[in-house]
Order: sequence, then structure tokens, then C-alpha cells
Amino acid sequence: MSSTIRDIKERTGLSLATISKFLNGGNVLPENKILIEKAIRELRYEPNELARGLVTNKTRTVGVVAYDIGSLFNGTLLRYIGQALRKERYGLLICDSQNDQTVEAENIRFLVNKKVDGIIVLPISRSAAFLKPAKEADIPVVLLDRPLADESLDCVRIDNRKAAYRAVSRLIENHHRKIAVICSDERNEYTGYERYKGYVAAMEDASLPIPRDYVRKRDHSIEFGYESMKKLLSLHDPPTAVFLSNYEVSLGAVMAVNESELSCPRDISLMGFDDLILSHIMEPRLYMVVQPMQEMGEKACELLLQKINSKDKALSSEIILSTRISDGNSIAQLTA
Amino acid sequence: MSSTIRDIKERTGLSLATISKFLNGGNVLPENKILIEKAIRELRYEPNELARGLVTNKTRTVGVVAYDIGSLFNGTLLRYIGQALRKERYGLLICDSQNDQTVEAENIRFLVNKKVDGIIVLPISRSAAFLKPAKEADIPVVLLDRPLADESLDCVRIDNRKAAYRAVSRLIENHHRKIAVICSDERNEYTGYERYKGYVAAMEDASLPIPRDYVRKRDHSIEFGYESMKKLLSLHDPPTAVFLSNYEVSLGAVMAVNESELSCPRDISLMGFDDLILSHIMEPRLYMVVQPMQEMGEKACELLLQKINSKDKALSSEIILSTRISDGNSIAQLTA
DNA sequence: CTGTTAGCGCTTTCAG
DNA sequence: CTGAAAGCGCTAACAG
Repeated sequence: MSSTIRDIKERTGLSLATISKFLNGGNVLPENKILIEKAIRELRYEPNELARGLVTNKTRTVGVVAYDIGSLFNGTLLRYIGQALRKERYGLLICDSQNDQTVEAENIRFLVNKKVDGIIVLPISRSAAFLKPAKEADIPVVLLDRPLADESLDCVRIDNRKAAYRAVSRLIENHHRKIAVICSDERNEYTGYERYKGYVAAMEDASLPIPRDYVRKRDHSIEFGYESMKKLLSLHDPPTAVFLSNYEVSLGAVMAVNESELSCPRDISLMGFDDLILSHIMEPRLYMVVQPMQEMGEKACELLLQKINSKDKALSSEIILSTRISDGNSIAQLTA
Repeated sequence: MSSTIRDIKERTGLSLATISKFLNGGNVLPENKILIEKAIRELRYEPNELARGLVTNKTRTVGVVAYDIGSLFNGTLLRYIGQALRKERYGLLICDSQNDQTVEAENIRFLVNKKVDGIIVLPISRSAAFLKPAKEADIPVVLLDRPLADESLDCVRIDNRKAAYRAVSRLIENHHRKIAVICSDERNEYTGYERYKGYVAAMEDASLPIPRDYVRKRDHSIEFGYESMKKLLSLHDPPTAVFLSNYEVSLGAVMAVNESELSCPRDISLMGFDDLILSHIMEPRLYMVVQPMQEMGEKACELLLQKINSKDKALSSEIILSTRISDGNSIAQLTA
């Protein structure tokens, strides 16, 4: 059994209050300070955070609910969040929703019961209902990557539609007119839908047609990217460029191109999304929409800590971070 | 503020003890049961887990300390662990060590302070020192993927050396004699070293030479796999086969081959490690050493829960799970 | 600066 | 089956 503050009391002859005060950074006589420090060392005392949390209603711990801990996007963001929180001496509790709304709701309840001081959510659900337990317990929440449909809460994200618009525009600037898109289904995913809309807007603004065959919508997976690219390449009137609207799809699509007889950018130009691991190492080096992952993680933490430390819950703010397009060699400039 | 057991007492006129008993699954009169359930619903009561943990010293929560949450290997394992724990109605707290021993040690202390019932560790450190806080608090620990050098603790893993030996033997069976290896450095990583040893043993048992140029040792990264494969392919006496000893390296190496003029398996045969996302979709389909990720996650949970629920701490056991080699088309059969 | 006292929300004897 | 009371380990007034 580990030792308690009471053992220190016995050992030092001081009162609980004095010791507690010392532990929390208060001022005590130098001689007592030495006494207490010695006792702590000898007893290997560690404060019981449960007891502490029970009385203070603060745990100096932040919870993160991620929609899929197995995905690189989530993993990368989690890493940055962890680093940011560590700097502020906050602990981090991560929960995986396994892409399942039921689990997601449970996770919120779990963290609320653990009395975390705040929660960062990478949500699956589009509705705010699952956040109710946090709201009732008055625990601040910040959304990351995806906002909700029915309530505007604090959120850190990019403007997916604009990012996609710019990406497709870049292809158009290079005189591509036959541009296809591979993206995830709107029913599944907020970001997929937004990016698709961006593609459509860019095409329409340039008065370019969007043949049905050029739109491949399904899910956020390597398999889908691979299959779709194979299909696109085998069309009797194939596109000259493809907008790959997320990381997994980008990976799969590049694999399909590399397996084929065709080469990028000679035969097909590519614009990808999310530079997670591949851009620096593979050929063709993809032009990609780059999300500021680190900044996203950091801003989410910053915003959350701010809400934690100021009980004026103010209006909720959306922080929209800007993306950039990293240059590669995957786009051919066609002649006008 | 959320409601407490006391509010239920007021509402029902029953005593704290009765309500507590009900909450913990004890028997109460049917009429009281109804009364309590109604009050719980109306007050949206949720037990305060801190208070509960403070008195019971049980939190029904397991902590996992992963060495790098951004890696697919960790992420995949975490996903399975989460699923297994959920089935047993245990909560899960994940901590990321950011590949840093200091953070790793902090994470252990953090979880101990959170009074988790047990901890699963995917360790960075090779020495057991960082686990001391858990030991002192009498919290059971199970290692996953990697054992420690100086103490034999409960551990779930594969036999890396044997797995590598078999993988390389498979190449040899196909009459390859010039076989290279790309692996991580022994100073960095236990598994890398073991796999390298397996490679060496297989080569020696077959009396095959190991030219210095054929051994590329550094780190567990896509970049390194890519660079190394480029180097190997450009040797004046290149290997006919390469053993890629981990997932990242496998990815990078395949990219390098696909970019080159050479083709697999015609010009170069490949044996990979860890089937995380690519095997089903890419060409060449790699022969790979497959770790039973799901079983690893599940066994680790099983073993831990067993230790949690039996205070006889018995001897520590190592569970060595078997690997298999999944067939692909990345190995050419040479003529004897 | 230090000590006394109460109490956070819950479980757990022990009587009844 | 139920209730009264003690206490888990700590912090937070308030006096001194």
C-alpha cells in the first residue's frame, strides 16, 4: 500500500493542512519544507489524485475522444495534442470510438465520470446529442477536424471546401479540363462531402463538365482509392487529372497508377490530400493539400485550456486554419 | 452540477446504504428498486467514479502505455485492446510515450495516480526501472510486443527471431543465395535486433555469405526502407532477394522498387513484415510475416484481467504467439 | 505560517 | 432487506 499524507504527518509532526499547503505550492517555513521533503522521499509518497480530484473537482487531465485510433490522421493529431498538453503539465486520456457512435457516446460519459477538466473530440456523430453528459457536468468541449451539423460549438478545423476548391483550381490552371475526383461519401463523412462540394464549385466556376464516371464516392479507404483509380484509368475517355480527396484514397490511387502501364504525370496528373508519410519519399511526388496537423492539435489544446481556465463560457469560436498546397511533380502542364 | 446519491436519498426516502447496494447490483425490495430507478432517471444521476475509486481502490479501468501512438502498429494493437476491454466492461486509458523514455516513465506514474486496475505497456525502455511506481502500488503490468532485458515480466509477443528465421528460410528454399536485410538498429529496438539475428542464423545455417553491403541497419521508418532499397538495387552485385524486417521498411522498399526499372519478383524478390494495410491491395503482393495483432491485443487483456482478479501474483508468464507467412507473388523461384 | 475541523461522494461494516 | 455511522485521502475555510 502506498503512503498517505497522514504518514507524513506522523513523520513530521506537522498538521495535514500544512503538508497539503506545501504540496500545492504554498509557503511554509524553510525548516518544515525540508522536513516534509525528506518524509516524502523516504515514504515515496505520491498524492492520491482521486482524493484530490474528489474535493477540488479538478484533475488537471484532458480527455480526447478520437474516432479511429488506428488511422494515421488520428494518430498524428493525437501525438501533437499529447505534446502540447505535456508542455502545460496536463495529463491526457485517450479514448477510441472505433468509428462507432455508440462507443463514442460511451466515451464521453466515461471521461465525464473520470472528471476530466475538458474534452477534445474528433467526432463521428453529426449531432451534438452525444455531448450532453459533458454539457450537464459543465465540462468544456472542443471539436477537432469536424464540426457538428446541429449546433455550433468550439471547433478547430480547416475549410475543407475551400481547400478542395483551390486544389482543383490548381489543376485547371494547368489547363486540365477532364478532372475526376475520388472522395468519401457525404452520408459517411462531413469532410468528404465538403471536399466534394469544393471540387464541384471549382469545376462549375470554370464551366467544366463533370461526367458521372468522373465522380467516385464511397469511403475513406486505401482499397477504394485503388479500385477507383483503376476504373478511372480504364474509362474509354479517361480524365487527364484526378483530385484525391483524402490520405487513404491518395495512397491507394498512387499504387494503382504505379502498377499500371501509365505514368504520372505524363499520362495522368494527380492532386492529393494530407501529407502524412509519403510525400517526401515516393515518386511521383504528389502535389498535396497539406493540413497544418501540428497547429490543429496545438490550437485545440490552447482553446480548450482557455475555456477551462475562464469560467465565462463566452460565445463559441471556430478556428479555421489555412491549408497550403505542397509542390510535387505529379501535375503535367497541358497546352492551352 | 450533477446530482449525487444524496439527492436520490432525499427523493426516495431510502438510506444511502440501500441505494449504494442497488447501484452495485445488490438485492433490494422490488418496490424500492422501482423507486430508485425512477429517481436515477429523473435526476440523470451518474455515479462519481472518483469517489467510488477512492473507497474501493478499484476503478474498472485499464491503462495502456504505447510507445508511439502515431504508428500504425501501435494504433492497430490499441484498437484491438479497446475492443477486448469493452467486452469485459472495462474502461481504457491510453497514454502516448512519444518514443521518449522520460515520457514513458511519467505515463506510468500518471496511470498509477489515476488508480487504474492494471497496465499494458508497449515499452521503449529495456530496463524495468520505470515500472517501479506500478510495482509499489501493487498494480499488475503486462508487456506487449517487447520484453524487458533485466527482468522477466508477464509479456505477450511473438518470437521475432524465429519468425525472421523462417522468413529468410523461405527465400532460401526458393534457391535464393544472395539475400539482403533491411532492419532497425539493435541499439534502438529489441525487435529489430531479434529479427536481424534470425536473418543471420538462417543464412549461417544454410552456409550462405552475408556481404557487408547486404545489411542495412538503422531505424524503423519508411524513409530508411526506401533509401536502403535504392542502395541495394544499385550495388554492382545486387541481392536477388531482400528481407524487409518491419512494416515501415516494407512500405518504403516497395515504393523504391516500383519507381525503379526493375520489377518484383522478376528482378528482385521480397519478403516483408507486418501486414497492416497494404497486402491486399498492392502489386506485387508481398509475402509477409504476419503477427496475430488481434490475438496479441486480446491475450494481453486476458492475461492482465486475470492478474487483476487473482491476487495470487504467481509466476510471470510469457505468451509467445505464433506468426505465419502470408503468400503473395513477390518471390521468384530460382533454379537450383 | 500553522492547526483544527468539516466535507467532497461513495462504500462498507454492523445492528436492527 | 434496510439504516446509521465511519472513513477512503485530500483540500479548504477559519482561527490562532
